[in-house]
Amino acid sequence: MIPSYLEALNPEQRQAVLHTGKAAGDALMHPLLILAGAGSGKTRVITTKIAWLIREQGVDPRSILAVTFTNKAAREMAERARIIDDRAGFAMLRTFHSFGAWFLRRNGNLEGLGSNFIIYDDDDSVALLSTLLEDLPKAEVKQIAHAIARAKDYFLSPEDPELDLIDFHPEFRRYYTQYEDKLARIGNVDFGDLIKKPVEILRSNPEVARRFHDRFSVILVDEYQDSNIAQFELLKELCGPATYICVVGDDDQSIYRFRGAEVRNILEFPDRFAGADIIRLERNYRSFSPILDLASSVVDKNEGRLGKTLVAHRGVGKTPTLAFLPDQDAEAEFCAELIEKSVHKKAAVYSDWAILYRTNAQSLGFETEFLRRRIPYRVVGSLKFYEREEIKDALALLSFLVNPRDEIAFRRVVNKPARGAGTATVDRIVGEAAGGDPIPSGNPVPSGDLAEAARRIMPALPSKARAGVSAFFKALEGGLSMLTPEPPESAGDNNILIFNRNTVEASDENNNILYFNKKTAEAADGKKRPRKGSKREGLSAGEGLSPCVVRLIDDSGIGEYHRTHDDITGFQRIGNLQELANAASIYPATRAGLLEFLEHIELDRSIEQETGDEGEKGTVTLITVHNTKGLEFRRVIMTGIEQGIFPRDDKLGDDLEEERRLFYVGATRAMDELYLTSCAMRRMFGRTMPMKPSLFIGEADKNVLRIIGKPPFGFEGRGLPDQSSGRRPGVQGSVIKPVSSSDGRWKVGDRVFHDDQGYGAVTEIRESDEGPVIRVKFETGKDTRFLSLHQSSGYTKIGNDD
DNA sequence: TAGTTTTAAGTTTTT
DNA sequence: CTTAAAACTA
Repeated sequence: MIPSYLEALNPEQRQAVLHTGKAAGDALMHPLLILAGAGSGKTRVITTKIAWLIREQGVDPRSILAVTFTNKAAREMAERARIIDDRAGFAMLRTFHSFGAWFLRRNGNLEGLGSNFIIYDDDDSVALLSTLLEDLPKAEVKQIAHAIARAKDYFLSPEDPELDLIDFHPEFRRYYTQYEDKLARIGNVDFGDLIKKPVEILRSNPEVARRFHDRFSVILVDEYQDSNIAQFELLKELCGPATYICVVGDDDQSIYRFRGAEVRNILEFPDRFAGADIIRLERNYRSFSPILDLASSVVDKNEGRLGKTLVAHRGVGKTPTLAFLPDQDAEAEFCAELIEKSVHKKAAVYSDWAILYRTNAQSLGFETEFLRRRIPYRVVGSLKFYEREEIKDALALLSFLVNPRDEIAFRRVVNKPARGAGTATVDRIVGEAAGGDPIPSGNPVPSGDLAEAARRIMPALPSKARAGVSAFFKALEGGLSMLTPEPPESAGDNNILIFNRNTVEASDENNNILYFNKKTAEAADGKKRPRKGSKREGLSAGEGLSPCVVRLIDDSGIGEYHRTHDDITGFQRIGNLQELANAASIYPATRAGLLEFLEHIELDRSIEQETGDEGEKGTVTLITVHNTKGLEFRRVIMTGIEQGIFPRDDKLGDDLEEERRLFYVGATRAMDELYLTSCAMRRMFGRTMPMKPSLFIGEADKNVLRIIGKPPFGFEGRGLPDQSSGRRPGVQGSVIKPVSSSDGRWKVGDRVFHDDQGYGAVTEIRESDEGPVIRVKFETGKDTRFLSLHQSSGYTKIGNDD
């Protein structure tokens, strides 16, 4: 008797769902690796599996732990599993980091960590490190901070012999040690700690490990190819003898190596988890076959892969198109026209289209062109709301309120706006707080409290500095007064799941469920909240935690500082601060609520796109290839498929393989139609540079690629149609030539490119007072002279002789 | 100490 | 070109 929700699955999917890890005549648990190719329905498999385990296997939903990498994925998974069985809502569905934070709030005391820690992001880590390495240039400090983060990803401590593999700099060990010491003194953690510390606690406290083995009988991991070594270690520690572990992933979609992701985790899963079974999901329900064939033909050039063959369930469709274009302006036009035509013919709507690029900087050209043509678009991912200065300032105030030992937050805002408390004053306060004595681990002691320290040395400060410091703490007290006292143990380890944009559900350890409706919460204040750019002075307070945030921003002078500091961006900055305050309104006005708010911000920085002005035809999506993972679009244009851009020039070996996977991820987002564009030249950093077609174009199977346009020199001759007719006359501007043949000197026969005239050849060279003058015959028939302006490595630019 | 000018450099980034 | 950091000046 097969439940109806299983009937929708294909045989492999069903096999993956029905696998329980128990084999006949064998008491051991068999782990499961599901190799799920792009578009093979892996989310459906995971969610169905959760529901099936609860319904048919009698698994207690509370003993299921499902980890993902993004909050979005966690939300989607929870929603979809609950559609099949509502009890799935009791399962713990979290990101790795959110699980780690939850773990540490309850068990961090075993590592000398209080439960009120703040989570530092990468910028905070750099700021902390700069207080230790004051005389080093910022760029170097950043590099070291990055190396420390990678070390933690690889589960390496300062004393690890293998640390040299991350950074062989002789001082690195010392820097890492100092960083760890200071972080521990402050009592906060960074992202890496959220994974690394739980592993350490589980290892050194067997009774804690046993408790967790009892608690979770099933562990599911999504996007396993993006896990790092520390996360692998965490999974191993969480798995007891009776734990069933099932990981889902696709080695071809591992694209976060630069952040410590380790493809070998998935490649070597069967070796690391004994008795593992492997199930392949190779039926692709998303794309037509030529799209898959093209993507596969490129990623197939990788050596380190398990290898699989995707079969297109939808069959044969339109062949992908590669367009060679002269430059990025033509590229933007090409995309715009393609989109306009399809919408005009009613073959597609705007939201069917996505423009993919390798770097965020590439979005600008498309935005300009789309604005001009009134093509509606949205840019995904480039809004770095929480990285904005004003937001970081406000968050520093809030962080300091929660943890008065937070020197980093203190330094950031104590003298902002300028109150006469400069570095000299700050250093005195910090020195007083440090007191020379290391802080006994476990309990937050006043000796590290910066507020206490400031109070102590206040009388000794010069009057100006004293007034400034006093004003700062007065503002903090104002914020603190907006919080209501509460019994200390009421929050902190709640299991919070957000199921959709409007409903927030929180359940505590006893499964008492609390619902917050964001919309009602927002409406309850009865006031119209000012939107971005409001002319209103000051910020409006909503309910919940929001009045505290508003009070802090106002009293500290941070709001005034940003409003007056820059007329143009002032409005926007105030608007951003208002948005932050609004976001706080769904949290209770208590210390615990504040802590929850800050944790939420640190761990979920995805911002729901404002889609208010979206018409019925939707909007075109502009997005980096990285950001497309997990998404799909009917029509995709992958732009800038040029050497140096995609792949980047400096990519070799494993890094190059990752770029190939990135190409694979991008291409397999397309359901119906896929286009690639490659430019012969591109303006970069204000200069025009000649570009070569991407290595991947050479590697792609030309049987599934229709080529239009004219490739740059050296890449012609594949029987490609000519596109050079119809250029307008008149030779203004300049020509450039790639320096490939000679040392930069001109020779008769050299080939050049002109923005308007296209390609041409040098027919004559003579010397003038101002340098060499060349005569060029263009393919358009034009014959013109140019004066050489300047030369530099890689290209030569020639100005018009007029 | 605070603000201004000069110079240098320029991925991707779920948490 | 556009941004951030170092160097410089009031």
